[in-house]
Amino acid sequence: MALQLYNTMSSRVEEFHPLNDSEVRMYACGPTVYDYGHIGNFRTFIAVDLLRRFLRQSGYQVRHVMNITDVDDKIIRNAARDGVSVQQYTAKYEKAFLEDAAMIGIEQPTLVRATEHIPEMAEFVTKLVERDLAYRTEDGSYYFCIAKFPRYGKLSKKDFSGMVDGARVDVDEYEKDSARDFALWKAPKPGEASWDSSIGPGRPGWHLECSVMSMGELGDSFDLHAGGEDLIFPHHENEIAQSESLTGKPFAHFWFHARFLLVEGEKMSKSLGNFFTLRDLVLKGHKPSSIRYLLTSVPYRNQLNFTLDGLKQAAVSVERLRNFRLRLTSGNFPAGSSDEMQSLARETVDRMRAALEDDLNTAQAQAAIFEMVRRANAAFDSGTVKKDDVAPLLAALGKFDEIFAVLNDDDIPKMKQVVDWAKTEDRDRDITNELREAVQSGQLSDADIEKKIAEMEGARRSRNFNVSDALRAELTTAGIVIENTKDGVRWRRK
RNA sequence: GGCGCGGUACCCAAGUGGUAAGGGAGAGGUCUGCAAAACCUUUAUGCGUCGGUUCGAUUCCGACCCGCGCCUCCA
Repeated sequence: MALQLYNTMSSRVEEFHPLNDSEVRMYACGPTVYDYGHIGNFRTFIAVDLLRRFLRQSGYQVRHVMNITDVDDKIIRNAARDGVSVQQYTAKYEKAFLEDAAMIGIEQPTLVRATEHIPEMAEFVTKLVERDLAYRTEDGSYYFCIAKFPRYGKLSKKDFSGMVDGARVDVDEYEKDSARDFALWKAPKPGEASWDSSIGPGRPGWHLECSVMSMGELGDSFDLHAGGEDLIFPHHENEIAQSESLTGKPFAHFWFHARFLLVEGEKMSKSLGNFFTLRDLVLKGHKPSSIRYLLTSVPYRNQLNFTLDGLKQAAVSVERLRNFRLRLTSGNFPAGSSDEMQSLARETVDRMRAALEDDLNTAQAQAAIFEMVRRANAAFDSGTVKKDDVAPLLAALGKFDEIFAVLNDDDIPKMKQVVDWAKTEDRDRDITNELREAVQSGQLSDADIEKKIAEMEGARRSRNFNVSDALRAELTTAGIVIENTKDGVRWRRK
């Protein structure tokens, strides 16, 4: 069975096969770096990350390219407002974006920046003009002529056949031939930042960069192009128009779009007070792993209702998985193996694969792993897990985490970074007690903790429970959970 | 108005023409010096409403109600 994936172009689920046997070439529309990334941005990027990880787990080499839009109207305006150069302005937010992406477990794609590909873009425009697919207006801007691409609208299923051509719209401002024609290159207005190029000074239109850079990195035709659902029109439609009309070849074969999320049941917006950047959530004390888990728990094509309560629930779910792994790695088991556990591990791996092959049904994959956890825990309790069962169970958990990436317990150092950042940005006030407490368990070293535990165990052995309880309370306050099991003491950071 | 998606238990949420995954939360229990973890039992005769097709529908069709998205640069 191969991956069944929804293709926006055909509006149906199709079997995914790359154009080259073993290599998948995919391009994802990345962020415009004018501000900190919000939770909606990251839903899309995590969906793409999940796809990338699953393709790799399925045996493909993956070439994953993502653009950084480091020039657009908003950037130019904000940079001017702050009195800094465009480069200075975007560098800060690009860095923040990459830190955030790493924080929630997104593997870094090959990055391409718009401002580093100006010459290729100018060349692209020149070719379009030579073939009479684009035109220059009096102010020095360039537009793509939609009338020259009959299949315009094929991705978004829009019908433009009724459009009146040649009727000039917005004459004063744009001088476009048709209202739907889109800007390839924008001439600078007085005082605006601009780039010199073979087609004159200005800045690239948004759509142009993605066509030029994706084809530059991956070839005229490649496997998959991804982005948020809002990009279907006009962004991706325009990319298709300019790319395919120039090369005469199909552009991307699969179009992958992640659905927008809701926050607390409503569209995320600043005015509703439900607009969260990733950093806002960490400042509230939420772990990066909780955020990633919640964002992956609903399949990418379904609307996900992101709530703060859901984040708490996600934290407990992740903890359950981590506890299970700890139980596997720290327990003592009798020699041998049990058929039940061996087949449980096998079935779980199969179920997860089948779920993900079904258009990345992450909810089903999670159900499979939890089913395994429950049944294996029950077997632990009844003593039927054997030494040779540990490896396959751990391997199944490992397969899960190759995709979901929530088990690695590095939340605390990541949260510490956000604390440090908040201080440098004068946002000390926004550091909640929840975050302070969460970071606290990072203060004690492993050796310190083990020393305390040894003391505690000594007290317990001599049945000096007042002393042991005091030590336990002290460690609990410091964010350390101690568990006394029949196989000995086990501890973890909360 | 055009095109599209969804409404499933207290919350999040998957799914199927044949009788409702999973997680969280609550309740009861087992284990435990305490705690933690874990396990067991329990919580939708019900899947927006009303009709229709069918031996049988939450699943297909229709209407309606509600929510959401795109329709020129918001992931």
